[in-house]
Amino acid sequence: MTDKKQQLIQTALHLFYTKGAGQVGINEIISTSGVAKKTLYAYFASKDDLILACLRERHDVFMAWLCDELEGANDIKSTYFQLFSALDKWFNCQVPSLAQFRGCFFINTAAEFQEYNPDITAYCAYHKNQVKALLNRHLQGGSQHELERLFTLSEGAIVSAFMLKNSDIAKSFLR
Amino acid sequence: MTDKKQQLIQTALHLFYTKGAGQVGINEIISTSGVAKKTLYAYFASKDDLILACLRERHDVFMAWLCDELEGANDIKSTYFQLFSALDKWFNCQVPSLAQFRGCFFINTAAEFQEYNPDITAYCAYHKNQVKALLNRHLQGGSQHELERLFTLSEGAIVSAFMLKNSDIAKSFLR
DNA sequence: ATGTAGGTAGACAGAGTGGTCTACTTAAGA
DNA sequence: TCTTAAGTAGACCACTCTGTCTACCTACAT
Repeated sequence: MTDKKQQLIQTALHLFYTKGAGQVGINEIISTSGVAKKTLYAYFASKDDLILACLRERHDVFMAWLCDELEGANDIKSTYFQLFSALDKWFNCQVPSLAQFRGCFFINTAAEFQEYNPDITAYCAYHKNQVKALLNRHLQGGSQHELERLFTLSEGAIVSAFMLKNSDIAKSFLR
Repeated sequence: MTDKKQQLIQTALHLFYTKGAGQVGINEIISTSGVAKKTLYAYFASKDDLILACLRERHDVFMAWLCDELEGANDIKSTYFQLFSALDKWFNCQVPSLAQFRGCFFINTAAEFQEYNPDITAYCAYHKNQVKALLNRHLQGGSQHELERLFTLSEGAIVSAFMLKNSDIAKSFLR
């Protein structure tokens, strides 16, 4: 992975996440990153291709963080507690690696692209399934119902925190 | 409210909801509705103004439907049951007035516009607060915690149903 | 009969888009 | 020293977008 390629992904991810992928043009990514347009198109076939790379990057960072936060959780109670403690930190911008909280990058991006680019929405769905699978691994022997409930509640918390600018919503599930 | 104005709102709402507001141009709304561009700009100051009118229209329709579905619910149990029964119908496209399920129009639109137009995101937040207030009226004397939980779970269900194309998710909360 | 309100059709301006291409620069290895 | 790879700057193309404007067309009330 070249220096310039990573530089582009980092810059683009930051801009896409904070403004929405549709609101950010190639030229803005160019000028912000200080990388030439030709170089961008040497590494990425198209803007959509760059968006996909950003989704993958975000997925890796997010999963690494969440894995870490859930470490040691091995039943419904501890998983529930550690999950919402983690979300609370995220919502309150105490996780540098996730950048300033702007909702879920995957939900936001999927909402923007809908049917327009199936690869993008498919990757967003993949991400959510991976999160769900991770939770499942911690709910050792828990019921499918418990998993569904925990996952759905966390999705709702992310959306609510973003839309209602209620960064303390995760706290209300910690008691 | 003129005939043409309503016609524009209905057409635009349909296109915005199914494709995403950013993916739909004025010209598409014009040609689909059969109304002249000049007429559109006689009723709406801008595209954003039209989007706001669509959000208001959707809000009215959605709230009328939800009010109806929750009628008679007067405690946590009945509200919970009636809410997820309603969501299940919505997800499975059994509610003609809400059109084919495409996630929450307000979440999707807020995700697209983020900080770009504060009026739009503010209206999306307003909608969610109205839904929350409606739920609260049915949880007579219920705790704040119960309300938060119910609302958050329903938000999560809407997002999951859309992203994971899992239209039966609401059913898993009905047992 | 004529003026007016409300409409249509569509050309047009101005800005912005993604993406391509040429010409130039730099650094390193043979 | 010469070649090659990687990068820069930015002009440029073809296209799309919102929004404006002119010219024309009814229907109807005075």
